[in-house]
Amino acid sequence: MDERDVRLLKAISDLGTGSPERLHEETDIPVSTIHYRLNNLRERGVIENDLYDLDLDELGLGVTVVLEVYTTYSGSYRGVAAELEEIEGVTQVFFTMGEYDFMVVARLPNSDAVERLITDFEAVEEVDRTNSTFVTSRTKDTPRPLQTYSLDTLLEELVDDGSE
Amino acid sequence: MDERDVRLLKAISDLGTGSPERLHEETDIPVSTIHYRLNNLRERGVIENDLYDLDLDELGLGVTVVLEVYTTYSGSYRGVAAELEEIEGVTQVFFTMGEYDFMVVARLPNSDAVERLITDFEAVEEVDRTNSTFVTSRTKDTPRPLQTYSLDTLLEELVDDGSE
DNA sequence: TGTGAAATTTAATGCAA
DNA sequence: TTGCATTAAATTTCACA
Repeated sequence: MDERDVRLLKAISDLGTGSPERLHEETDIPVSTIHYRLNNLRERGVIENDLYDLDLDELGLGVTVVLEVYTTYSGSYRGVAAELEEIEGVTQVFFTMGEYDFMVVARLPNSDAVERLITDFEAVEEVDRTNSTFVTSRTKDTPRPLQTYSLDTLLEELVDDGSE
Repeated sequence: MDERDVRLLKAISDLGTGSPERLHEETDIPVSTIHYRLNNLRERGVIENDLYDLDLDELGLGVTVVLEVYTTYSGSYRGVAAELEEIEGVTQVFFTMGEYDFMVVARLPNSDAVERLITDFEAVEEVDRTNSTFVTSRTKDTPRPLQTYSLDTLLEELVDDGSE
């Protein structure tokens, strides 16, 4: 994984496209080389499919941490949420009405980064306390929810017939 | 959202490709119609970008539940994990060494489905107890971890120089 | 390894029915 | 919605740096 690979993958994420032409505009890497690089990344297993899903372990973001965040905010939770979202590595911020206020998932390069992450969280004014859990193994971690359903269930649940 | 839309989106998830030709083979929907449908889905905001990321609310899987799962298993946790992964709606299963054994995220069509989900969990032999938290708002929920990092941080963390 | 140019295959669009 | 013709993009190949 060198600088060009990283720039390329970052561009795909930011632009939300795999178009070689667009990626060229963004990164200045020649179209021909973009093909060459993406093929290598695919062979190495960093890119998983045509949809550019990434293998976090191969990529170098294989460390996952789950945090329960306890806060004190006045008015709306949106402001706190916005601050939590900005912290590097945070991929999911769920506001709940349960025991804690937010459930956060972060993707990190290594264990050292966990410390930095906690510090970033504690630095947010409204955050009272965080309870972090280190993920030993991401047994399942798919960005494609439809995969987890059978076609029959999906047809039943998602198709709008007159019943609702 | 009719049956064809659902079949199409399901095929994209299962095949891991957006290739009209491949989708046609899988669904028997004419290539021309696949274009037509995908454009509509994009306009309606169900599909978010060229990478076919989905808007869960538009799609009809906007209900998210987080479960802490307490288990008693003999030997490896892999067996239990495999069972949890099979439950419909489950997108993430994290094994931890924390207070609970597994942290699970599920995507559901509506509140009714939550009840079914809990039942499915309790039905797993090794599961002692589950603590489920209903997500009020998915403030952030991205399948693209690189977006959350600045390019500088990524270059620092992901590029293999001689330092490790 | 990386890149450009040409050749080939695929995908996207426009339009008629 | 679909087929067909047209246009545009993406992919592969290959020579050469």
